[in-house]
Amino acid sequence: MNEDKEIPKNYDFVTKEPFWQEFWEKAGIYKFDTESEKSVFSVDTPPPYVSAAHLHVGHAMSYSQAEFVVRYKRMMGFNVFYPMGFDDNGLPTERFVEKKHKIDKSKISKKEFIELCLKETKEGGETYRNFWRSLGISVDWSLLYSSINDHCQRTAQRSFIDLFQKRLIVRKEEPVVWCPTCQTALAQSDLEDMEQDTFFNYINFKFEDGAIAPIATTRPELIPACVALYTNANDPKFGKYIGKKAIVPLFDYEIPVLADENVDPNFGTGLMMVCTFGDSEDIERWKRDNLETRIAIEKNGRLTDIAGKYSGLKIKEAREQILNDLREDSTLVKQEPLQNVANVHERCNTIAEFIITPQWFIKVVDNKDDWRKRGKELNWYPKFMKSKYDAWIDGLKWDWCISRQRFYGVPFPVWYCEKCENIILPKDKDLPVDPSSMTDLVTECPKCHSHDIRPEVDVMDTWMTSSLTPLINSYWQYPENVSLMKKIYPMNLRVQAFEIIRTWLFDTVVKSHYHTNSLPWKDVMISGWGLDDKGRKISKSLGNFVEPETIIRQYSADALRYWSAESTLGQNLRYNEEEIKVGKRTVTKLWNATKFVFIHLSDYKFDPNFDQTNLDDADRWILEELRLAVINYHTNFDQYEYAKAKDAIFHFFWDNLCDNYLEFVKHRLYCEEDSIGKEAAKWTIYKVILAVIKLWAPIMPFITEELYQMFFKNSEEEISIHISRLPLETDFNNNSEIAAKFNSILQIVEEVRKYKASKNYSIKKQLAKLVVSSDNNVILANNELLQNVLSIKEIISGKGEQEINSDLSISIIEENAE
RNA sequence: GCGCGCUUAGCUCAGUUGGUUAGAGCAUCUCGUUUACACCGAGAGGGUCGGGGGUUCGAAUCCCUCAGCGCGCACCA
Repeated sequence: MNEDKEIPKNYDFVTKEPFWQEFWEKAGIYKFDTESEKSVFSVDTPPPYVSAAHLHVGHAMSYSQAEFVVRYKRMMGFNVFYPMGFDDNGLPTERFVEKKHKIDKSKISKKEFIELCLKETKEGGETYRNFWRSLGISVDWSLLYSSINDHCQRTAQRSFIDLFQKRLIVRKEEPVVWCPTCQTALAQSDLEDMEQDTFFNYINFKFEDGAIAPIATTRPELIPACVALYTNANDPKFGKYIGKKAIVPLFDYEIPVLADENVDPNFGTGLMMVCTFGDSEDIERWKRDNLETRIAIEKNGRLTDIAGKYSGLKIKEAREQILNDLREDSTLVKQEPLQNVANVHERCNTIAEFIITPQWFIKVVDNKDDWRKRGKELNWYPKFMKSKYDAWIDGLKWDWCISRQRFYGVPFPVWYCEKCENIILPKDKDLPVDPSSMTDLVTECPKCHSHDIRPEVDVMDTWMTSSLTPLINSYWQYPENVSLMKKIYPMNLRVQAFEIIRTWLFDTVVKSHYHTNSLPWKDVMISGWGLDDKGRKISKSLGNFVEPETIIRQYSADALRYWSAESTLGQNLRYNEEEIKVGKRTVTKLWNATKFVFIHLSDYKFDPNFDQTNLDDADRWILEELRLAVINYHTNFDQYEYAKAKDAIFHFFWDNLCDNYLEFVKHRLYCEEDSIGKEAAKWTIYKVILAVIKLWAPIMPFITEELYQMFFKNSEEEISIHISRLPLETDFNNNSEIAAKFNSILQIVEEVRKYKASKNYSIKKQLAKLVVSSDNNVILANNELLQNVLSIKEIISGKGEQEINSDLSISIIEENAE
């Protein structure tokens, strides 16, 4: 330590935390070393949508949890590759900008809109960056990427071209999920379930012979799109009509009555109306039976001309009017209230429709076995999260639609020949391209030499880019960066939360499998969510939003991180301000304990070769307890169980070190004259305190750096605690025998203390503490009770515990009897 | 409907392959503290481990079953 400086009474986190953050960045503590021969630990972290402009404590929690592991690995000697990115393209960003600026997509130019998006993402990026800094997230900022930058666009376009050439991407014109609000095609993974109250409407169609053909539907507005009725061949009432015709009410045209064994005679009326398209059942039959196509819904969610007088109405309006008209001529027989589940677009909660448009798809449905196999190869932490991945694969129905009819995203590197429909791709050296603005790049069809060239104007799904993060980070397909790719890919670890297993995790597995025929990473660590104090999801609309900045200002980033380390891996964590206070107390306690030690160690020079035979039992005991804590700590951190690792160090620090050992060594440290016993105490406490702050460092980086710099910098090698080595089991001798003996003595002393406390004796702190003298004899540090030393010595020498225990109690009672 | 997770002290949660009296933190109450720390120390009270059944010498832990909460997937004419 610096002798000329007084140790301040208190630790001022408000000034110290930003100070150390700046120090780390300036000193490049967290920089990935491309030249190093050390083992690499590479981490794939979620690039958040910058549209989530307001961060809450849940974000702080999940980023901290991942970062505990990163810091742990760094302090285990790995050359850590820990990048950060912003996902600043795609629909989430567009939705955010539209909402914030109240924009109608159809009333703004593409250019203006993109400029607004870029401006917002820049601001959002800054907010995020400041937030991560204040949380002490140890990112290598030189590795920062943003999904709209040239490198990411190039990689996304290379991905497209590679898949296109491998025939894994196809352009198909077929029914696709469509959002009428966002006016774009969607992927299956963009959909969410939403419960809604609706009606099951019983409506009478007619068979061609005039008999009534009752159907039941939740979507009467699709009557003009009706192309067939289906019934079960065994249906006693309607089976006989198979092969006959039926007549659609209001619109008065004929449709076939067809057979389908999947139609349940007992559901609804036993007659099923099939339209273009109400749901995936309709599509299945449309494909299988070559049904007519009657498109009743436009891309904007209004009815088409085919709907006659209802054309131009919105879906809900059309539904009401059609029901009214049916009611009038008694074709609507009854309405049953029904709760059903609709598929809605997760970004805007609009009910999705099926529209036939040409779109780009990545093949995924045909290769389910590959995805399952990859899922098995991956190490899941915790294991049970794999079931969500498997469930998603089982339920995959459609190939991944990657084209979006939007503005702000990575363009498709595609031109079309209007004459021969040839698809024209750019040269790799021209990437990234924007075909709609780079019209001179492709002017002639290489196949038919036509000059009638049309650029693709769609943009890619945002997951098309973010599914490439491991490849973006390792500069896949950059010949000049092959060595980096070799070093960090496949990555060691992916960290993410559970809700994007079906998107980010799955899509990334698909991409790496197709592009590199490997997994993108070896391990995946899935975190839960930070919830509010009542266990609800944190959101603005619920008014339960806790801003991490407020917490950091009040309790310190270390304290907030401490709370984040509470939850078992994969479990949700409720926001708990009391726990944050405990974190802050722990920071203070670390400060005070270390300060106390260094009051006595001001000129101390640690000698690693100190003769350990000079140690007291108490010294050996605390070193043994530390050794056990270290084992426990590593076992858990190696399994990414940061919470259990934290428990190990928490228990050791508060209970063993502060409450006991620091009391035991006091008499030696305060002792005026130098002795080998005093030296042993100094040696032990230096070693223990240094280990303790190192073990805390991954969880609480600021206070531990402060203490390291203040007291250890001169004698330790590394310029920051965060690149120093964590203590290992092998750093300690096995003192288990002496520790066991010592623990049994401790127990007896505890008994005495309990007894006295129960009798309401006024006992001094020191009296209640056990002290071990340098000659390995046990004494109580109170002269009046010195006679008890003999009793305790006898315990060690083999007398029965119970007996001595009661002797002790009795003698104390006598001592203090009034 | 199927799957996964959860249900343990007033609150938030630990309890590894079944093994002595089920733990921690917070909260409550009591006592203590001039000498690192009141952002402290010692102690007490508080639990039939969601209900029921089973396996076992022995179950919070394994099996069956029921219930509640959360999530995922599917169905959704």
